Amino acid sequence: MRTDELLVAVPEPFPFAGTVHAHGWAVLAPHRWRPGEPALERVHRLPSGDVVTLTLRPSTDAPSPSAGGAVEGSAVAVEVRHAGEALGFEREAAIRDAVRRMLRLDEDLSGFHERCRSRGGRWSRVPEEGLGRLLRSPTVFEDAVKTICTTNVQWGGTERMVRELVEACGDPLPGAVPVSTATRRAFPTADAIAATDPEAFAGRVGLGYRAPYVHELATRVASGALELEALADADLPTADLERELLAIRGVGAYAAGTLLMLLGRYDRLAVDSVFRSFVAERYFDGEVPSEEIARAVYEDWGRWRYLAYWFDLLHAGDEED
DNA sequence: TTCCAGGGGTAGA
DNA sequence: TCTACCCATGGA
Repeated sequence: MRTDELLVAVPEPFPFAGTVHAHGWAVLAPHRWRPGEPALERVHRLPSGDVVTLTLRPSTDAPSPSAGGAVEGSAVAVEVRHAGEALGFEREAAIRDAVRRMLRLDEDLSGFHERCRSRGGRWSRVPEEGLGRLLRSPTVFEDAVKTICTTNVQWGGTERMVRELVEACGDPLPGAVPVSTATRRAFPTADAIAATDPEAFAGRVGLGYRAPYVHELATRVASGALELEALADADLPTADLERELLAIRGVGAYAAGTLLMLLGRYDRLAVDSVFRSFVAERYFDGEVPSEEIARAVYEDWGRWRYLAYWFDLLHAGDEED
């Protein structure tokens, strides 16, 4: 086993924990969140098929120009544990691309920060600390599967389902012979899930009625019938993107809103039980308003509605404005 | 034991 | 478009 380290340039200020642990994705397999360091570990499958361990940590070392253009400023250090020879250009580039997507380093949140500044009070914290980036997966497929696993289930159930899915279908880290159930694995590819018999798949993962939805999604992606990854860079109005997401079986209004957020579109909300109870408690004295009235709370945030809701939720305990 | 979760699909109106 | 009913699973 060999260890290499890459530096990936990040905007400044960059709140590592506030980005990586901004929502639950940091604790879903194949991630491990280590708050004490802080560090995010991920078993990661490269396009070459190699399975490696990535450990992301905040770094104050200045990255070289080749690390992403910035000569000065903070960075994220990526420790790569892998088998075999030196990483080489292609594998290193693939890791950099994955980290940039996970941390949304190419997103421009200046408009959101400007809105927070103008609101003042506890909202000022968001631009001051550089908050607003929410961890996502390296692929839209992984985000879509995980989102389906958040529907109609408590968070502990989501953690269990994703863990079982990874254990059942993910490629193992090399070196563990024989491969045991304790072997850590990467997130399954669409090909791996599609290659599993649908009934056997349902039997091996406790996804309940969601199992056929995930299997169908994987089959469509593996066959090329659904080009899910193309949605990441699709130059489409949000409404068109939302329509494409709603066409996925297992994805309804809530899941489409969550996936739009993961795709960097924040003008929609994801109305679920957490949203309803939070808005009721914070703005309506505990009385649950109609969905229309609840949505209206964030209406004037325009293209930043989801982020406004999310950071309202996260910082609800801060001093009042 | 019952209820319901970070809902969604489907049939029938 | 809206409503009622069903859907697996497991934690509370």
